[in-house]
Amino acid sequence: MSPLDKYPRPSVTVDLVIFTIADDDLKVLLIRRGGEPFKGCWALPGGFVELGESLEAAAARELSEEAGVTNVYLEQLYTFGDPGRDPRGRVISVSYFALVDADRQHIRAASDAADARWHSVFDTKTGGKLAFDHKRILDYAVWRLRNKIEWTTVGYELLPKKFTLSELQRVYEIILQKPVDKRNFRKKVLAQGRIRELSETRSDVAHRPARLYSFRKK
Amino acid sequence: MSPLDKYPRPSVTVDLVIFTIADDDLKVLLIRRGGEPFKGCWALPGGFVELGESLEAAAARELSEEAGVTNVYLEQLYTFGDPGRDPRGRVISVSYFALVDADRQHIRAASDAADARWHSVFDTKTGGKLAFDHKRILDYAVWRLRNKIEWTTVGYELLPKKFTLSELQRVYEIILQKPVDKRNFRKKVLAQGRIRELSETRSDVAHRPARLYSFRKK
DNA sequence: CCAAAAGTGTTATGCTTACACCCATGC
DNA sequence: GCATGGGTGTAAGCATAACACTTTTGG
Repeated sequence: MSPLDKYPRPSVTVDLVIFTIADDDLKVLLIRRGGEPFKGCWALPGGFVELGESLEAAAARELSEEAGVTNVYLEQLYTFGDPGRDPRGRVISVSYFALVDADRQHIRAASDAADARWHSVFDTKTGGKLAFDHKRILDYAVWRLRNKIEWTTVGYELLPKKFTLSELQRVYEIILQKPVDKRNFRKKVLAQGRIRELSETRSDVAHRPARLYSFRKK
Repeated sequence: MSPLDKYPRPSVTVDLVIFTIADDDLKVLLIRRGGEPFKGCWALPGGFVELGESLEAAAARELSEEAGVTNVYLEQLYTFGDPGRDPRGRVISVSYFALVDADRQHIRAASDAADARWHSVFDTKTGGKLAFDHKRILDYAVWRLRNKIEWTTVGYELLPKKFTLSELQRVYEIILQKPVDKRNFRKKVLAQGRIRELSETRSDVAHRPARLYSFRKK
């Protein structure tokens, strides 16, 4: 008898914290639960890991099913497994966080007609009554995003292919929830050498048109 | 029928990367496997998560059973769950890393008479034939330790309660595998304000005795 | 007095911060 | 010509990095 049969097996799910920037705010995709437990509550999208499917593949599948997006930034966050976190039984959740850029966020609601909506992360009402321990997962994801944006280029993943430096700066301000100095920001970003200046500008505005840039993946 | 019953359940284990400093080297605790698969190979200590036990509690239990230590630094690392990582079936491993200080490392071998030994992390032979995907887990743990030591105080967890600044510096040099400037190091460490100068010194040495310090947890 | 590690300051360099005005466009 | 956001440089402060000699002990 294999030891695999000697031990009780928990259920394993992946839960996703899917961020995007919209309406000048950091949003997270939540789904209203149709059944018990936590019926009617908002929850992070997620689902069971299938046999023969890697954890990352399960996360990507949920991302596609629930948010209708593929090929976005996706990173494992943390694994939550306290007994009692799901009243139905032992469920271990491997959480991921994803960043959806402005180009693709409209493809959402590809979801199975469920009530899926973007919620402001900073709206205290959002966190108030999330299902399970999803508030904790969300808080951790925000913390990680805030740290990571300071020393990596994940911030670019939230923008469309072509963007202005002001738009990029705004992403930082929204996530960090504090103003950023324009000149220092531009200096730092350009010095990094990870964006290419395009010849185009964002026209049709009632002021000087801004230069467009694109991100070069490494 | 609950959805928990509709989906196949994988086995879930915790695997531990237990570091210590000994013989002027960074060591990891490995256990020689007595049974198949990977019989005779070295592997990270670990075991199945029990029902009603949190992941962290499972890790702490394994730490106690396999290394004979309690109450040491313990942090979740990453969850590995590729199908095929265990030939016996679907096994998802939540990995943790632990830091055992020099005071307590001798309590090891409390293990069930199994062949448990400290191996040099930098010895290429160590990684060569680890069981499962444990090489990958170990590599990731080393990467994390190296990063974390630069901006946190985890380094102190590897030292006895009382230590000299030279000993602390040596921990950094061993982990980073590069020399550290003595004066700058002392300046930085003292400026952090996380260690207390003791009145004692490390005597009985054939040179000027070094002042002892202790770490103040926050 | 010799060997061996402990302990100690100063200067140069680069990075981060603070800060204010002119520019290009649409209306 | 006015309102609106786009775009630009410089100086100060701060943290990091480089570097060599004196001190204290045991033998």
